[in-house]
Parts: sequence; C-alpha cells; structure tokens
Amino acid sequence: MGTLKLKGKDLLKLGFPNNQSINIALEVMKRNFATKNIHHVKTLLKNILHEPQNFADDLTFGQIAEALLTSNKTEKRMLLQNRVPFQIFGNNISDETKNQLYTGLKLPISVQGALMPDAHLGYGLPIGGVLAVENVVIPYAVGMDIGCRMSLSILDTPISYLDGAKDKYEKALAEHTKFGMNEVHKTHIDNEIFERDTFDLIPILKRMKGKAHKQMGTSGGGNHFVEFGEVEITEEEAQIDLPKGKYLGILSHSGSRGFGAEIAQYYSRVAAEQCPLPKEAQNFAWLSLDSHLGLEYWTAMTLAGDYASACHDDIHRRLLKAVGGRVKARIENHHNFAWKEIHNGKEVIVHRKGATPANENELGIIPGSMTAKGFIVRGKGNPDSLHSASHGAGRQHSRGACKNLFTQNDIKKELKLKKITLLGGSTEEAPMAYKNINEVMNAQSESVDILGTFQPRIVRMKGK
DNA sequence: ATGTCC
Repeated sequence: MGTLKLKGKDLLKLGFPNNQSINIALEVMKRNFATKNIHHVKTLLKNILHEPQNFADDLTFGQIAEALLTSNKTEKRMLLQNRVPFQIFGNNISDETKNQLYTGLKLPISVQGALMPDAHLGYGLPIGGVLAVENVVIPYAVGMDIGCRMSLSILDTPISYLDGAKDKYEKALAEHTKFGMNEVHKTHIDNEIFERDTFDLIPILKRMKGKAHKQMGTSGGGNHFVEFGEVEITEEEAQIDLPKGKYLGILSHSGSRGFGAEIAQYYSRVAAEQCPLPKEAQNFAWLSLDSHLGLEYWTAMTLAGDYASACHDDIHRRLLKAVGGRVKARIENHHNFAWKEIHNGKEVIVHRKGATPANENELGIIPGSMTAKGFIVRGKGNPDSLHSASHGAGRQHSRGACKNLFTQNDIKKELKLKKITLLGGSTEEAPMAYKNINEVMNAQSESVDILGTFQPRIVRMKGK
C-alpha cells in the first residue's frame, strides 16, 4: 500500500498557520488519500485553507476547516491543583493505580471519578477506573478493547446434561469458538451490523470492514474466554423472569477484536496530537464532542460496541446450534465504553474502563475467575461509584509475575480441585492470578445487589 | 487488548 508523501513543511508552504491545523490536515489527508496524486491533495488543501467556511460541514474535511477557524488548539492544557470528587472501593489497590486516577481527577474537563475494587494499573485511566467528564471523550479512558463485554445466556437445558454429556460441550467449545490472533470461522451468516452506513461514512471504518467481517464471532486472547457452567438464580427478578434454581449457562468475555483496537489506537493518537497535556496526563488526551473528530470517534466507538455485541451473539448462536437448547434469558453488558448519562442533575460523559455499568435496576454479570463463581448483579445507582461496579475480581499478580509464580502443574492441580475443565489457557491467566472475588463483591455491596451466580465448568481460553 | 512495530 502506498503512503501519501505529505509533510508538515508542505502545509506551511501552502500557507497553513503553524498550529494544530497542520497535524489534523496531515491525518485527514493521509487517511483519505493513501495512494492519490499529491497535487490533487495540495489543491484541495489550498481550497480549504482559503475558504474554510465552505468546508465546515463537510464530513471528511470539516475538521481541517474547524482547526483553521479556531486558532488556539495548540495551547497546552494545564492540570488543576485540586481533584474533583472521587471514591475508591476496596482496600487492595496499589498507590500507582490510585495516582493514575488522581491525575485524571485534575483534568480541567473532569467532574467526578471512582475506582472499582478490582482496579489495577492501565494506560491513563486505570483498569477498573470510572471518570465522568464534561462534553468530551477520552479514547484511552474507554480503552484499547472498545466494547469489551460479558454475555451470559441462560438455557432451558437441564443442568445434569453438563456432566451427562460433558464431551459434547467440550467438543462444541473446541470446534465452535475461535481464539488467538489467527483463528477465524470458515463460514458466516449475514449480520445486520455490516449493513450500517457508518462503515462508508468514516474512512478508517471502511478500511477495517473486511477484517471485522473475517473476525466476527472470534474471541481473541488475554483474559477472554467462553465457558459452559452452572447458573444459579438466588433471587427472583422480573427482568430475568426465571424461578430460583440451577440452569446451564454460556458465558463469554471478549470485545471488538482488531476492529476496535485499530479505532482506539487511531483516535488515541489524534487526540494526543490535538490535545497536548503535561506528560503524566498524556494518555488522558480528549476530543471535544462539539468537534468533528470527537463525533467521529463517538460514532466509531458506538459501532465497535455494537460489533462486539454482535460477536457475542454469534458465539452463543454457534454453540447453541452445536449443543441444542433454547435461551431463556440473556444478561450482558459492556465494560469498556463511554456513555452519556445524567449524574447530579447534569449530563456528563462517563468512561468506564473495566467497570460494569450499575445504574439503578440495570442487570450485569461480573465474572470471578475460571475456578471461582461469578455474579449476576442488579445495579443500585450508587452515586459514589458513578453507577458502576467492578468487571471481575481483578489481577493480584501481573502477567509477568505469573510466569515465575505458577507452573502448568499448579494450574492443573487447582483445576482438578475445583472440577473445572480447561481448554487452552496459560500461566499468565492462572486462576490464582486473580483476587478473591468474594472480597471484591463485599467491597461494592453499596453499588450492586446479587441475584445469582455463575460457576464455570468447561472453560476455553487462548492457548494450547 | 492488538495480523502484539508500517
């Protein structure tokens, strides 16, 4: 693939002011004219420079016009002295993690923050961090895996089948789930998501459409999993509409794959260029929701979220086809995303990076580990947590540390003890790498009520 | 998290 040979110097020569408009123009042009004639591009840039108002409403070039029409974009934003209000849940969170949140709380656009009890170090906002801001979106505070989410299908299949026909369930996971960088499904059924005109409106999405289609229904790597297990409903709830008791369930954890990752990387980079911040706050660079780029990211993020959701549906559909049974209830939620919400009577943008939305009466699923029970929860709308809860137990040992701490044999022993079958997996994802989920749940009892549990029984992850 | 560094 060719690259447009356009430099900032060329733009200065054309008469562009020496400010952010140069970076933006370079980005837009490189994105839209990867292989086009440079003279054509320069003529177009000259037209935009001389009459930016004519391009102000243009979907593609509007952001260049906007940068030319507003001159102060290069001004470095300072952090404020004081932190906006926040609450930290749980007492097992490192100082470094807390410091990451504290930096976010001093941004001039911040309104309120929180750390969930599973919080640990991330880029910019920690994993398990929640940040409410005013009228901007922070790509890195959504995270690299946009729309990473949980989906639980509760089936009408008798729970005894899990033991009675264990081979069938294992085989279904082995054959019909795809993990890692290269595994994809051989065939796909039509999916509404690929009809969306958003793909054609934003160049980066258009370019990614083929890959998104190819990766549909795959799970990726890291802490992602698909598993069969035992759902137990311990409290009846109209939204679930199931009597108390045990059910066979499918639980999946994954996100928007390469599609969302590329969106996240691209807009994090342009945000960093557009929104210079002191070094410690660089990964909090934001895009205004009154700007073209901000709205573009919001649109792309929304599509990545819907794509992630469609991937889970596809995973569950394939498994259901293989093992039979019908879905009686579905509980699902994003945990890497940004939402427009009202808090304290004011509309804010709430970023949850590794945090489960827990608005009043909102259902969610918080996994434990591959051996420990996860929880079906109902949000309490706790203002202190910005209506949020943890997205799991959280790591107590880093990936690197796990390699020295645990052997494959340690994992095997733990799995045998808990009667769990694991397909794939790695020492980095050892069940012992995670905090005690019960302590995590105790630390957020003001944020969610527990309606039931999910005990994994047959788990598939990336790996041999 | 990510065809894990165009």
